[in-house]
Amino acid sequence: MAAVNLEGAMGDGLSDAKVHDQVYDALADALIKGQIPPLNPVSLRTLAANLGVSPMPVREAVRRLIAENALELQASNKRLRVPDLTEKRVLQLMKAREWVEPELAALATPLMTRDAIRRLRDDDTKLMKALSSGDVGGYMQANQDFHFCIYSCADADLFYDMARTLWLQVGPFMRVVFGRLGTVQLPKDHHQDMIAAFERGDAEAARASMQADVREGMAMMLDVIRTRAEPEPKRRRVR
Amino acid sequence: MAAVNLEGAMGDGLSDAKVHDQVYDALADALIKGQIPPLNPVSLRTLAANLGVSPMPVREAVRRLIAENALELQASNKRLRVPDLTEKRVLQLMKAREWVEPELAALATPLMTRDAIRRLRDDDTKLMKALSSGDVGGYMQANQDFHFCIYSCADADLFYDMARTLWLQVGPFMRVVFGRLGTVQLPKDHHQDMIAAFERGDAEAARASMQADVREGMAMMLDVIRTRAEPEPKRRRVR
DNA sequence: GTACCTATATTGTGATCACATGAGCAAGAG
DNA sequence: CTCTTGCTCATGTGATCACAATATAGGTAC
Repeated sequence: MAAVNLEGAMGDGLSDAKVHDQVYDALADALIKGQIPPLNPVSLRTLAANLGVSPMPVREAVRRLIAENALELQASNKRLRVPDLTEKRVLQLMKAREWVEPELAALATPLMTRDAIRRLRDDDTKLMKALSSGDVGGYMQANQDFHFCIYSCADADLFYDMARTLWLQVGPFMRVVFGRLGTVQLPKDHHQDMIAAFERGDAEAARASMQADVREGMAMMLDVIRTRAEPEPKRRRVR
Repeated sequence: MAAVNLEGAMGDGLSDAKVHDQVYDALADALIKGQIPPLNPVSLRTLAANLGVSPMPVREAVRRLIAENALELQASNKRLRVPDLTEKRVLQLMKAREWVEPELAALATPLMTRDAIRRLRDDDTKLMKALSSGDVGGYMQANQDFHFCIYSCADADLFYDMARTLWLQVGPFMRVVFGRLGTVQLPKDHHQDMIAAFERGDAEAARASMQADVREGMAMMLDVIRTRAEPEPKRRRVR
């Protein structure tokens, strides 16, 4: 139950990539897209069975995700699950994202190719379309593509990894946020401003737009976290 | 050969902590203290033998360290080693440290207990002593204790982990820096200013001192990286 | 001495087994 | 129906084995 559907998530077919890397990519992708809700239990053997591999590479992938705070081991020392977010932690994630991601946008500005900007427009179009049709999955995918297209242009591995790690932690809650608020109340997107800044080569404007974008998104999440019922008030059976 | 000495590094004796955690702590400690030089090869089985455990928990610990960029797998897809630092990467590490660590100092300021400040004074005393006696290991230990005493007071898990990860990447090069410059040319330490700021409860002053401290340390490292010979100019046998 | 080649040893990876521990569920007492 | 008690199953962890790929050592030809 609550079994995560990962079918097709792994790049089947010929590939010299290590199995544990494929497992990691599949899991990370599912987390970033919010396909695995917070507090959702995860089992090594179950995942291994779902992905058609032995538990071994799953262990390594999971160990990596734990190191990135994308998964956690319950204090009771057993049971793997997606971490919950406290208000304190959301505030830290917000601060961190408000630093790295604008930084990445600024670094990317002088390196933006015409082709990359075209891709940004494309992603933003898909985003607006998904938004108006209420397609949460499509929205998240387009938004992720938009942001990481920029970040990959920045040519800054360390910052890129930091951003990815942060998204990994925030991902499972994005779906919760949209479930609470719907896709309608999404913040005024600053993507157009960002694209314009890239075209002008105005790094500081890009930085500012990115910061506003991140801030508003995280503010929504913070609001949801604050106003939600206590996370699991001793819930009984769910039948 | 270049075998890392980890004897006694693992907390022997009774302990319910998982073995792979102990291995991780041992390795992370060795890396942060610069006991394992850059480009030093690391082998799963060798480490396992040195620590008296099976290769299994070592694999998990290493997987974690790879996720933190504290170890790397050579592009040839075999062989584990301590990563080298490029100038570009040092610049990113510097920027990142100049953001998180001052932030942690500012957050810690209102939470600093009298006892913690006393510990800071103690660490700084040890630091000065080690400095005047040319004890590199002692200096690095005292400096680490000083900084992380502050960071642990900040009550900000995410930032704390980020700082630790950054230190993990910088650690192996600190020893190189000291080997090049000696302990004499160490930057004017801003520790006294920081302690004073904590006592006044002046978060912004603490932030500024921390930033200066980090900046000067990383500037030294950057200088060493820039002026060193090419990293491994096709070195032949080492006999 | 130097360059090239072959054989051995060592590496990371994946699978499987064994084990202690805690979760989940069913049955029984009140 | 509620709470307790006991048992069964599933979980994470560690060890060991098997394997393909690579680096390294040793030898040979020049």
